[in-house]
Amino acid sequence: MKSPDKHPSQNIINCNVCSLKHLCLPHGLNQNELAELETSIDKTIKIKKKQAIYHANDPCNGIYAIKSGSAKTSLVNADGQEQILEFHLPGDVLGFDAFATHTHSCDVIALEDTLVCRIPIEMFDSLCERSAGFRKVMHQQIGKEISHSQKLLLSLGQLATEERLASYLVQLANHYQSRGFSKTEFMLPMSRQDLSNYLGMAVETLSRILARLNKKGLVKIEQRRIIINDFDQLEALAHTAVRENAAKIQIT
Amino acid sequence: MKSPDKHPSQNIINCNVCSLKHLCLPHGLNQNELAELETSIDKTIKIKKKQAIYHANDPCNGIYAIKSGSAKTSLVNADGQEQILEFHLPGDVLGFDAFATHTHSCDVIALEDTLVCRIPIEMFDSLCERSAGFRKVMHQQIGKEISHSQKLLLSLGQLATEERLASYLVQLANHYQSRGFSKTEFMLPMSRQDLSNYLGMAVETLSRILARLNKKGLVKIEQRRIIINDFDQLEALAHTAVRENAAKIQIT
DNA sequence: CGGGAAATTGATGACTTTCAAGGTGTGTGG
DNA sequence: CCACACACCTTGAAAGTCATCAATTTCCCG
Repeated sequence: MKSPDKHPSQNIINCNVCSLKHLCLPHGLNQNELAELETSIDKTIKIKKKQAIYHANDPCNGIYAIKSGSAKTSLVNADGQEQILEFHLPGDVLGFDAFATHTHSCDVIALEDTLVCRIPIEMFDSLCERSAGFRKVMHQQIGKEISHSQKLLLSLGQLATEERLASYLVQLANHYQSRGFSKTEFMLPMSRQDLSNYLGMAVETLSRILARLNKKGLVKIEQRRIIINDFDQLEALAHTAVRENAAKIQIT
Repeated sequence: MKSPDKHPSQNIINCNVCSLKHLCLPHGLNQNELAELETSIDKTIKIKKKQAIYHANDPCNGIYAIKSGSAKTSLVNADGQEQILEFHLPGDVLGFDAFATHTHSCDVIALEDTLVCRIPIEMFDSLCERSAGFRKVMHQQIGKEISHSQKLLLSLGQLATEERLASYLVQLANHYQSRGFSKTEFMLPMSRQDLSNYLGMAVETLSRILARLNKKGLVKIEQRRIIINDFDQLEALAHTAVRENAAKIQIT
C-alpha cells in the first residue's frame, strides 16, 4: 500500500494510469486511429494555480485530462454565487459540459499548478464520428458525470452536514484506492472554503465537523492531510453503499 | 393566453408540441428512417398513478416521452432516503440515465395516471448509429439533463428555502409558457411532499413558505393551483442571493 | 358521506450560519 | 535565510433558519 509522502495530486501520472486511456486506447480504436490520436494530443499544457482551464460560455476547444494537479468545476449564478459541482484529480477527464452545444456551461479552475492533456475538439468529434468504440467510452464518461451530479444532489438534499462530509471522504478514499494510492491516508486538494462550498455548508461548519470527527477518533486531520482511522464507521455515517442494493429495498 | 380550466398535464399533447419531435423529426432523419421510427414507437402506454415507468437497475427498454400526465425521477440510497431529481411534464423525454450503461440509475414514478410513448432501445440505438442528426438531438437532450442537475445543485447549495421555491416556480412558469400555456396560472403536478423533497426542505417548511408568499401577495395558492401575481418580484427572489449577508460580504 | 391521506399551523428546539477574534501556515521580499 | 504580511483555518458566542413533533383542518377517493 503506497502512502504518499507528498500530495498525491502532485505526482505525474502516466497514460496507463490515466483514465483517459479508457477514452483512447482499448475500446475499438485501431492502430491508425490510435496513432492519429497520440500525435494530436497536446500533452503538456501548464495551468497556473487559480487560472481557468476554461470558462462558462467559452467555445469548446477540446477535451482535457488532468495529468497532475487538481481543479474544480463550478457554476456561478447571476448574483455571483458560486456552486462547486465537482473536483478533478489526476486521471479525470473533463470538458463534457460542452458536448451538446460546443460551448462550456461551467468554469474549471486549477486548485494548484496543474498539467493537462488536451484532445482538440475536431479530433474528438472526428473520432466519435468514426469509431463506435470511442463513442461508447465517451458515453461512459458522460454517464459518470451525470451519476456524480445525482449523488451530490442526494447528498445535499437528504444528508446532514456531518454525513455529507463523511460521504465525500469515503468517496475520495475509494477514488485514491482505485488509482493505487492509500485509501486511508491522502491529501485534500482543495481549500476548506472550496470544500465547504461543494458540500453546501459554511466554512466554519466544515471546520467544526472536522474537529468533531477528529475528536471522535474517526479521522486524523493535519492541515490538508487526512488519515482515516475507522473507515467502516465513516462509511456508516455517510449512509453510503449507495446504488446497487437500493432498488431491492421493499418497504411496501 | 390560454388559461387551462383543468390540470394542464391532463391535456393530451400531439406530436408537434411534444419535445420528442426534436428527437425524431427534423434533424437529419430521412423519410425512410422517419417512417421506420413512427411505426416502431409505442404510443399508448398507460401508467397508473404511483406506478413506475422504470426502476433503478432495470435494463433499459427504451426512451420515453410523456404524452399526458406527469412523473418524478428519483434516487434512493441505502437507507431508503429518496431524493427527487426532476419532475417530468408532457413533452419531456426521459430514459437517458441509462444511455451509458443500458441500465437505469433512477426510478421514474408516475404522479398521476400518465400516457407515455416509447422508442424501443434497439430502434433508438440503431438510429443513433446511423444518423448523425439523431445523435445530435440526443446529445442536446442529455445536455439539458446535465444542465438541469447543475442548476438544481446551485439552488440546493446556495439558496435559502424561499429562494429555492421561488426559483422553481419561475422555472415552471417559463416551462408552461414555452409550451403555450399560461405563465402566471398553472397547476403543480406534484404533492407538497414531493415538491418539498425536490427542493430539499421539510413539507412544513414548504407549506409555510407558500403561505408567506401568498400573504405577501406574490402568488395566490389554491391547493395545487398557482397564480403568480408578481412575476418580476418572484424572479428577483429566485435570482437574488438571499443569505442576506453573503452577497454583501462579496463587495470587499 | 365517512375514513384516511394530504396539507396547514403552532410551539419548540436542534442545527447551522453569521459575526468576531485569534491562531497557524505560507510565500515573498529584504 | 529570516521576518513580516496575508491568506487560510479554527474557535467561540449569538442569532436565525429550518426541522421536528403535535394537533387540527381540509381535501380526496371509494
